[in-house]
Amino acid sequence: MSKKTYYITTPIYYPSDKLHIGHSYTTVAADTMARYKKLRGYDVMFLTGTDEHGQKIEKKAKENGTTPKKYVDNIVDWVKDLWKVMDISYDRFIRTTDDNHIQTVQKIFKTLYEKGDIYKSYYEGWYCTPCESFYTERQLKDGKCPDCGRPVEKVREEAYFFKLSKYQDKLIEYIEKHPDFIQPQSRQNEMINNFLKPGLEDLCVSRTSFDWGVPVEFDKGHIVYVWIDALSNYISALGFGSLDDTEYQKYWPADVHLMGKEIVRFHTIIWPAILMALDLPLPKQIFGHGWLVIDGEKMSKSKGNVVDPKLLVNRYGSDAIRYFLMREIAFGQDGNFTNEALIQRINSDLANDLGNLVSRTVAMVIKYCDGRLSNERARTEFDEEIETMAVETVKKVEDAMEQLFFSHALVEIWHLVRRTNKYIDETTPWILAKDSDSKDKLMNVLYHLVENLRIISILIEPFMPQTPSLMREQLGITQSQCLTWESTRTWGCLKDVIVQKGDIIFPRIDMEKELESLKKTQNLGKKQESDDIVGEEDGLISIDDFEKVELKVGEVLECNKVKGADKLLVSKIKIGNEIRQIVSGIARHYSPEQMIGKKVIVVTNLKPVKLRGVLSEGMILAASDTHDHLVLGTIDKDIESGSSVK
RNA sequence: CGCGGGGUGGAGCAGUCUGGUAGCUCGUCGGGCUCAUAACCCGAAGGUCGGAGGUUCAAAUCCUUCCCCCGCAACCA
Repeated sequence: MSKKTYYITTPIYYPSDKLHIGHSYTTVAADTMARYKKLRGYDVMFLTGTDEHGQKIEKKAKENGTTPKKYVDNIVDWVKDLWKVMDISYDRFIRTTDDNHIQTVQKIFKTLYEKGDIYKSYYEGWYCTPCESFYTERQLKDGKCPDCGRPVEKVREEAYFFKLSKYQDKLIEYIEKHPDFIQPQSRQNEMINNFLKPGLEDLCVSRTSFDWGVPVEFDKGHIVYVWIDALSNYISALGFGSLDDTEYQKYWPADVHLMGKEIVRFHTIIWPAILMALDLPLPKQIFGHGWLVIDGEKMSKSKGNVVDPKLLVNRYGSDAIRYFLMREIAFGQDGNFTNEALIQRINSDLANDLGNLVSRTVAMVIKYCDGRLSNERARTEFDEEIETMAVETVKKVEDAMEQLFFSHALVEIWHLVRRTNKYIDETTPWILAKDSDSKDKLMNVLYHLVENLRIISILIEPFMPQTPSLMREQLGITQSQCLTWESTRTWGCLKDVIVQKGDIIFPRIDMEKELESLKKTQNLGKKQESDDIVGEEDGLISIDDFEKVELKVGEVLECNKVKGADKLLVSKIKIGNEIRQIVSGIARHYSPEQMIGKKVIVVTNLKPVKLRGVLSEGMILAASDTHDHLVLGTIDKDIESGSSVK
């Protein structure tokens, strides 16, 4: 009998730059699931890769004075290294520059053309010459280039189109008949209401404006555009359309395509439509998870708040990062990523609860019975509860995993960890150890600890690939039949145990020091609360009240608009030998360029706040009247920055 | 009225589909223990589940309406 198969994918990432923690998030989730299914005995195919074509990469390569291929080769090496350090156990890594992928794409394109689902027409859009970029009507900002703000010109080029509109009704019908197809449910509503019901337009699937891509076989000069090129990776990676398509036959349709919510649309509309046009089965599920939000705001390069996963892995180890990502955020929803939360999780869940449980267990076995548990065991009144709980936890984890509720699974496992810690307090082994009459009870208690830890080590394996073996080494768990998922169902699998003291698995982290040093390396603002100051009374203050306000001269070094806020500017201000970031509501009166180099008066002891999500560590003084005039408060003659103002 | 997500004790979140004692982690306060990584265990305080209506024996959960925050609007997970 052949094993049941499980095919899971991440999107193929665009290697125009290094990847960030968000990419890691998707990939860790997929890896966790893949590992889980492997552990459950499935024949798993876990695919990830890179989407390497397109204008942006062509441009980036040019800027770097290299060829697109060399450029992406370089990034792809970096990406593969990232997955290595994060213990991503992908079975295949597809690159859209792979020969077999290119051939498959050409074949698919041609097939669709021959079937009449792709036809030649004209693409109309807007072109920004300095940026060398095309934009659609909707992308334009006030009719101008969204990137540089300069005027754009209308262009018309020959292009191939895919008859997306033809599949509209079939798609709606399919989605409605398969309620599990799009997960979570909320995304399904969005797709239907927002895109399918209003009507689909045919999709432009070729370009002539750049060369870096898969050429249309029968019409040189046309390059296959991203949709068909990138999406078909899910089947080209399995050899679809090649001489040997046994893997395609074996694994397709995919069990789940995993991705961030922003590309759910392409996977639930365009990709299924392409598959329908090819008469191929659709993937069983598209799961769109939420985003990692950094200190409350969306991660993006322009905000400069992208988190580098390698840095984190170097500092804390991949298991800790993987644990955090899977535990902290409810899969499917957006979740906050903060350094505090990360360290908090590491300290309380990994160090205090799990790591410490291992430590104290090992220490007791060594101290009370020379590291060896005998088989003479007498039960206690507390045993049954934790035995039952361990076995029940397995079931709960399985349920959660089936729904990709990773955080729920971990919550259940940690309930068991905590319960096991509690068991120690209930049974008080240190007291049992004092009386030789209770030796058998002691053995039994210690055995319960080791056995529960054995089960825990198996349950966490999909999430944390390294920790289980560290635990088992110390606990002396070697029997392979006690390391399978099935072995968690029967409590008491373990026979002989010889423990040995090892290194601390998860050392505690000093939160304050760590944040300080992280801040330096990551350049991330600390999370601050924004409390409103309650003002009151008759308006008169004493000299003491005035003394509370610390005013200093500062020099504006850098100044930028705050994205998404039309009144705010964010400035880097030098005050003495300190540099602070301050947000001010002066954007309608001063341009960032005007601000640079100005000496201004700054309130330096204001409680930091976040304005529009941007940290502001002070306030720039300005005068304003009731007619919407505003001028900066400044100094009469030049004086050193950092001078105090009274 | 573009679309979607969110608003639950001090913080972060689960629970909402399938109404029925408001749950988890952290923090705070008090206590216990000494095997352990100043860790672990117990107890307590703290919420009119954004506001207002409605349905129901019963609403965080269903319906109506309003307010606030965030994201998206043809490829940055």
